[in-house]
Amino acid sequence: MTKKSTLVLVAERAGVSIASVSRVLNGLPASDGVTERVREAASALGYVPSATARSLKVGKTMQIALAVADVGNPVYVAMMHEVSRVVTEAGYRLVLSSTGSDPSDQIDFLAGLNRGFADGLIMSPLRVTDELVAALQETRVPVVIIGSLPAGVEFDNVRADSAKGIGLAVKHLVKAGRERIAFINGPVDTVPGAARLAGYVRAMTKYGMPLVADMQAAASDFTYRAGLNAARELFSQSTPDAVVCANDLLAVAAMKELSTRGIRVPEQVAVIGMDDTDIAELANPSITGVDLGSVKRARAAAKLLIRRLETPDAPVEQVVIKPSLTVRESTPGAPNPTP
Amino acid sequence: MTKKSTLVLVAERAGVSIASVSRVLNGLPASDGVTERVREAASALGYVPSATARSLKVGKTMQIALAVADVGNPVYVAMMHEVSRVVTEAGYRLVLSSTGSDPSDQIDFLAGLNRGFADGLIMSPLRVTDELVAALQETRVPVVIIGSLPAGVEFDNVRADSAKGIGLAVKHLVKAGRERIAFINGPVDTVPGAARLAGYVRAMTKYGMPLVADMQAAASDFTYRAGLNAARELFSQSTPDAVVCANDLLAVAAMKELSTRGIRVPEQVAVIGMDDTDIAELANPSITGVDLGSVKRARAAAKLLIRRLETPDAPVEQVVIKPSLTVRESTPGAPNPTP
DNA sequence: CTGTTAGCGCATTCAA
DNA sequence: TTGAATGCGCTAACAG
Repeated sequence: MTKKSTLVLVAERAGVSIASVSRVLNGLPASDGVTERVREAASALGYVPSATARSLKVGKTMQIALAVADVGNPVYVAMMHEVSRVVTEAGYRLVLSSTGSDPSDQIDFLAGLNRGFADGLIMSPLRVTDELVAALQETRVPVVIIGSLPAGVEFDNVRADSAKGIGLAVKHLVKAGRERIAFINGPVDTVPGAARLAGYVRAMTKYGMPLVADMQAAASDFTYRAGLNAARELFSQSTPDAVVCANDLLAVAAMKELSTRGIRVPEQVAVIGMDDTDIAELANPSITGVDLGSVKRARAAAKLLIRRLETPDAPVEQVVIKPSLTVRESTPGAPNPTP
Repeated sequence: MTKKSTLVLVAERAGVSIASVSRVLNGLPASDGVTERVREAASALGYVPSATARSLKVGKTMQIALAVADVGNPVYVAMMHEVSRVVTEAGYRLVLSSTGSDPSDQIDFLAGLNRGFADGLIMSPLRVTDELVAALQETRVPVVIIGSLPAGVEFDNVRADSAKGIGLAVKHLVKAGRERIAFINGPVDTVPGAARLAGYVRAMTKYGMPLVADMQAAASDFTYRAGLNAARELFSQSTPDAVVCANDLLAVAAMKELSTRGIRVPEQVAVIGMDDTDIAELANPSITGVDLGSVKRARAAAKLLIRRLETPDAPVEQVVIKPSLTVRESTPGAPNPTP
């Protein structure tokens, strides 16, 4: 019900200057008497300081922007959640931009950012175009990038080690005696798509596995629907005994297609997903997955940004998060030993 | 690269007053000459207006806050996404608060809101306590609530018709000849939990189905894990031939438990979920679900808020979104007729 | 059509 | 310790 109320009003009621009110409310030294009366006046008037006025004066909005490529992918939701947590704890608000993967939207957003509605930005771009890099460099506030960047582009940055992650997956499969390990990727022209393909190639080579085209498919998107098509293509052209998927959504799609074809998981084909989001556990059978450290990445990114806001000219930092494998039902050799 | 730049700088370079600069940049009438030179100066200086300064002056932040109860539940993600879309399109930014279901967090958030960092709020509370209602009423900005409210509390409000939704589910099951229709609910002390229980009771009564305690279970949370426990409890105490779940997550859990027990879906037990999120389609078998119109609700809420921001004293509006049923594999009588 | 001026609400310097 | 005064960057009267 209390309408609005300003410093002046409070000052009048307390019979002091607005400066004193400001001091008391910000915990700066003031005599007990003044403190007392200001407090009284403030609460009597239901005074609440104006965030905008303070921002204008102090030059900080206490807001952090987060731009994610693809809401709809649980991994981004998880990251968003973690960023939200860290940022809130540090006293910042989270401004969310779900610009799709459309680069022009992202660039619009960056332009808006320059109006200074946020003190910093965390971004996880799916595709990194030259325009995006340029816009990023024009940005007036600190930026932390989640994901790999083209060589030479320097930002605070945190990324996953996809190569090692896929290595974990392939190793697990090889140990289980699988010999025809296929790969369902997302679009290769995306940052994660490229990284995961490279990782697959490296891992297969490392473990002496044949690298054949028939055993690879790339979905047009990191989505379930696209995954279904890719899986259909893959399984109609080859007969793997294991398939590594670049994504949990793709893994679920692969399992669906296998089920449609009456192929049993993991007996006939083992399935491994990546990101290890909630749905890996929800799936039936639950999916063995490589955790690329999405939550840790999000946390690290948020911390990095906050640190930079506090220490603007600290050296640029690059963090790499280590992957780990969680074995579940979609793969043989589950925790509970099989006879 | 371009540092910062203010109206004054632009005015100086263009040789005009700051007022003229402001006019030109806001599209107000100005002579061609002035317009020209201001434009030139502005772009030469890389001028970008300050969002905060503008906010302070105009009294609008162009930000809308969204407070959701439970990120982690895909239905809220979907709603968030839609709100984001509508709000962005209208020129607003989205400030996200993932205050858990903890009411005190929500109240803190509301207190912060009063500092005026956003022009309005959309909130979908899981539990509505008296304190929350009180805080909501103290709020200085327009609020739109998604979900039911206690009688007498008046806000712009959009909600689902859960009762009718569950009616759809039960009807579908009855038509398919199922006779022992169980119900797995979430916590009854939540807004949706209460509504859905009431809906189940009403629907069962309406279709002349017996209403027995053995056939009902309430998960301690609207999550997969809690759902597993509830399902375990339910299936160990009774043998339904169909189960309606208050949530897609609970439905997935139910299917998992059924699968563990070697019970086939939908032949032996049919499963219906609610919310009809992505995972209903991802599940295997895919889940027949009642779409409670989450996306429509989100859209309506966003539109409602924006309308109120434009027309502060329009009458309070209450929108009810109609549910619909999508038949999938977890239920007999799928689109492709079975012999 | 254009310039001058006055705040928006607050934090902060500078005197007292 | 406290008060008066200044200005953050911008828009909107109000004059001219």
